[in-house]
Amino acid sequence: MKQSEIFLYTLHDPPADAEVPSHKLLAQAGFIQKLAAGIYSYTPAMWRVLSKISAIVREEMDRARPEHERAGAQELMMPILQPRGIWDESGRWNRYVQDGILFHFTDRKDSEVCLGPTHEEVITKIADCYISSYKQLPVNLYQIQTKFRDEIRPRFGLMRGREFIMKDAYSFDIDEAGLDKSYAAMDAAYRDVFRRCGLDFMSVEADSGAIGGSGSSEFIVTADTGEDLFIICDETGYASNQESAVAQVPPGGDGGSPEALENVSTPGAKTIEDLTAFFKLPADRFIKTLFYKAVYPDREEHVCVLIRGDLEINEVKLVNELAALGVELAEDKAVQSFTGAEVGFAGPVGLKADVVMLADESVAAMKNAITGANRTDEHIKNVNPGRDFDMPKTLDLRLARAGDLAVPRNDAEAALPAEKLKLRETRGIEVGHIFKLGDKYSSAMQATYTAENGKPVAFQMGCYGIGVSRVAAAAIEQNHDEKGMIWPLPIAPWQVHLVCVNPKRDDQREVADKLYQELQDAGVEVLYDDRTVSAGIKFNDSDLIGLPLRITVGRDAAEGQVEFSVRKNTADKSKISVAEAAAKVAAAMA
RNA sequence: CGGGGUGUAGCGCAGCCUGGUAGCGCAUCGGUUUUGGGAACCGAGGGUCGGAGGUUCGAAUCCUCUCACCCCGACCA
Repeated sequence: MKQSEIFLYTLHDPPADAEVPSHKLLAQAGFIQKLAAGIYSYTPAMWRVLSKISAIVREEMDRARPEHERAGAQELMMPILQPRGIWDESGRWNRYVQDGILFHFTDRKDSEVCLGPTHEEVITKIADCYISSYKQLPVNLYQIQTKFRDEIRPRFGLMRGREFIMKDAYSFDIDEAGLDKSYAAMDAAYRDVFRRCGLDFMSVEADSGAIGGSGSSEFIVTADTGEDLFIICDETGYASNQESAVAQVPPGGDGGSPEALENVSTPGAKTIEDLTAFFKLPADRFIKTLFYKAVYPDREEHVCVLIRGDLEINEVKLVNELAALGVELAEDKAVQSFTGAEVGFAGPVGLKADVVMLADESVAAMKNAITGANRTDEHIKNVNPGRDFDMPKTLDLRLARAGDLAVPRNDAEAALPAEKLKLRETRGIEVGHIFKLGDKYSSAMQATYTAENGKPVAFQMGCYGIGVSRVAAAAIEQNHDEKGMIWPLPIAPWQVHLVCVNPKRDDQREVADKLYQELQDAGVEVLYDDRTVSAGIKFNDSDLIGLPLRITVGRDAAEGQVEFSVRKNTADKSKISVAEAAAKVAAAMA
């Protein structure tokens, strides 16, 4: 492709509204253009990237995986525009509307429709229609399509759009054992996809969130600008989204052999920070008593949650435990009515409030703890769980943090010294997510097949997503420098940037033209900068666009010499003959 | 939705406080000279100053409302 002819226009400066590198560079290089918040056009160069990613995804989806006893998935295409009815069947319409995530409106007949944010409902209908016998299973179907989500806060360019390209696959199996195989096959496929895209990624345990289901893992591209925090253990390989991460209870909370309760006047000391200063004791000696409002489809309920003072509640774990749509801290007024005191003085001892109480595991072992007295400006010392209040249901409700110790998953891990189990935090971008849905949707929508015994059975489903446009952004987040993008070879819009410094000179132009033809004949994708602009512009554009390989035809063209360089290491330039150039490219691409 | 910020030419910005001819750099168009890291000179085009209302002889500037966009928190590929 000749640069003088292609629709690709770089900007001198990145747009002011771009924040993260991928957004800045993609916009500056003229790869994407914003139409509105979270809505972008992809110019031809960007479309080449997206097409390459899609091609890799298709190959890996279609590939049979006999090691997991699974044939390849099959591509189909489902409607973007979806009627409300199927969303009522699955029970998701109200929730998605309430969350505001759904783009929905009414048609001319006043029927409600939405733009598909995901396709569990549609695919379940398809399966229900065509699959009637266990003999037809397993099945795996996928599509690559634009998805629509009215994100609460679209941001970071392609990283979180309101409209984005996604590959979504759905598997149907006879039973859980079958689902496990389909899931394992997709897990393998995902690893192959991201590896082939040239990304540095990892797989982590994840919360299954709004999609629901029993198990899920996320595929994460590590990058400092990632929106999510992950907890990992280098020694054991444990890795999880912080939302679902588990860790051992950190040591602490032991105040010695139990002593008698004692009321203490603590005027104005409302926070753990205030209290540690007042009592001159570390935060782990206090019990935090929190009131949450849990939101359900049909009601709201309050719960009281206890946790050691130095730890924090993981609200995702709380939501999952309560099977609620969401939780938020209760309003001050509610807390006052439960405790009879100002906010900041709640405690489990003598709490009269008629609410469900839960406790994090960290509370159980505490001795001589300090809690609120349920009277304003007063706390109680020497509180011992079990003695001074009934221990409620005890769960893991903690937010796992860097420095905590991983929970051993087997004897070998249990035998490791504590130091080896230490967890650390890292940031990353979620580019893929796979879920075991089980019969969540098939049961709700009464989608069944006839089993060997003649009885109808709900499908065991899995669903599997890859953010195709996000993969492109993540590749740039992970691969760029101060001059521009650095595309991994497999997803680069072109493999070689052939830069003719001064095409007005016959010697240069002739050498470049010839190389352009030869490389193309050899099957190499070449962007040929044949423009008559200054060398500086060409080099800066070339660095910005970031094709993996570059051949510069310049002042030594008359002697048959050109320059070869790799974008990843621009400083390393070698002067070689025209004949060698093609061989260099072939070698770099191998 | 809560908090903070920004809207002036395709992109980046100044002008606003203290009202009085709408500007600068880059980009674009024509011309001459240039050509290995964003060239020089000459000339030209391009604007409902986000929108509406108000104050005023006069509003980019002051006031009110509104829309859009960005950043920080709750959602997700």
